[in-house]
Amino acid sequence: MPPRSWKHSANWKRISTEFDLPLALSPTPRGADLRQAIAEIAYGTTASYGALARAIGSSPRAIGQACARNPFPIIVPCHRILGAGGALGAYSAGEGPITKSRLLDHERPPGGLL
DNA sequence: CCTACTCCTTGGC
DNA sequence: GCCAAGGAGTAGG
Repeated sequence: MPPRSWKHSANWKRISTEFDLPLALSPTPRGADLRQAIAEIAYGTTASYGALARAIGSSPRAIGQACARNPFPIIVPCHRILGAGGALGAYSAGEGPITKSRLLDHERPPGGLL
């Protein structure tokens, strides 16, 4: 957990793959579930829209919609969500799919065949 | 390859 | 407050 004051502790963690930030609640109820489900996706791994949809009892379209309208597209790892068959899909933040690809490549463990 | 289904968010009335 | 349209998908023909 982060210390009370971020200002005076740059050394809390050099590298953190988890966030527990007190983000403002999603404007939409489903959005909260979405973010929670997405947050379950571990660093370096990915999930498909369909899988997430099944996880929260929704539909792939809804996932995409909520993600696209996601207020925190980078905090919430929307980039770990791929389409069926590992298709890259789309991305609404940064440079779009390019950013998504970069993020995924960045998180991809070295030597791994993910 | 194109069509239909599904569900959520958003914008207009 | 309700109705209509759009969207980061998926399955079926």
